[in-house]
Amino acid sequence: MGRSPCCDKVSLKRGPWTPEEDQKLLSYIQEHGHGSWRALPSKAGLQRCGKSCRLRWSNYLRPDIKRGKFSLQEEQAIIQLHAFLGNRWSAIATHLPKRTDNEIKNYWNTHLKKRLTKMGIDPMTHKPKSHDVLGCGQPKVVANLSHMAQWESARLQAEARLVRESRLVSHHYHSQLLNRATAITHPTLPPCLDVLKVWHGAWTTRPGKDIITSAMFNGFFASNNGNLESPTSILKSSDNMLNASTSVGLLHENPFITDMSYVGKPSNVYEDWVKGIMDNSNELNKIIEPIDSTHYVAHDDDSIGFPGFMEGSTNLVTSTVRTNGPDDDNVVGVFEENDINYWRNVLNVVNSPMGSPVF
DNA sequence: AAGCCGGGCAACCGCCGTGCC
DNA sequence: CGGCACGGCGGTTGCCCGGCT
Repeated sequence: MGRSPCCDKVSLKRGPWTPEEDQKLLSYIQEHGHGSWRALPSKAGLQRCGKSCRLRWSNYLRPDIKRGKFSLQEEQAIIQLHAFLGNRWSAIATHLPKRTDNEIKNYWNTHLKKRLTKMGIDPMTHKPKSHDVLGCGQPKVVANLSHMAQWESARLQAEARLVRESRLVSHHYHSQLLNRATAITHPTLPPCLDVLKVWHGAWTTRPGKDIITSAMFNGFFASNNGNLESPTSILKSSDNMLNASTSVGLLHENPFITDMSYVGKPSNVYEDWVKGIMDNSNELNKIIEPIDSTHYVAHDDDSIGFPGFMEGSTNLVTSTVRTNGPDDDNVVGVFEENDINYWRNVLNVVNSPMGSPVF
């Protein structure tokens, strides 16, 4: 009943590629494009299955691949994106120019995971392994479960929508932009998960479009206190949590929805945000300010880290911490000490010299 | 010098979603 | 509507190589 294998495993070559095979594949694709992968091997004179050719091309031969050691910025991005996206290597890879998902996956499994483990941080949850140290009580765990569930729900909806849109956008996007001369900035949308589309999806699918749950902040900051799963794996158990009540905070109107002049802007903003991760991770400390012994407030300062992500989200009140935010137009959220410390730890880890006691 | 062991990574496997017929 | 082809994805395997005994 299962599918037939993609190739005749008896007659086709497997294992490491030879330079001659690489050359055949490379020159064929450069001349003809890959076309149908299944048909490619015979046309290119290769005794390989199409799948093997595709993998060899996408993981090794593609001209836009950077090989070699990962930079500190890339490590930071991987850790932060993994906290945000889970084991979704292809999504992570879209934010690391010239790196393949396979390479990132290998690097995570062989380097970063071990480093986080040695730090006492669970590489899957991105939380400290000792829950007792956190002092997280049961109600807080439950609250965050529901927050994460809502975040995950919104994210999945938005991703599904993005996939659908991506198929339409090549046909419609250019004409749409032509009709909106005020907003032409990018010829294409990012070919990947777009966090702002997640927000968009959450806003547009909830009854009140100007309401956002604190789960979104908690999701972004991976603040799933306690023994929770990663944003990806929590999907398995989220169904029964979706009806859990979640306190919400009021937002200003979402400009991406109400102001059509923002057409095209989300991709810019998100790219800026990713660039912010890559370039300005250490700036996190600059936008976090303690308000008492255990709570912190985040300011929305466009001039520093995580640019744009907080746009349209002023005066958010995060229910898990307090009911009133500071009287500051730039305040976008209040976070718990554990979250702030977690991110500081992560950033310290990736910024530590390899010979530091951490390792 | 030889054998063992573990780390790193390229490649493979199997499942899934989508589009086409 | 169902089956199939195809591409994409994440998990896993197995080989290679360097370090250690």
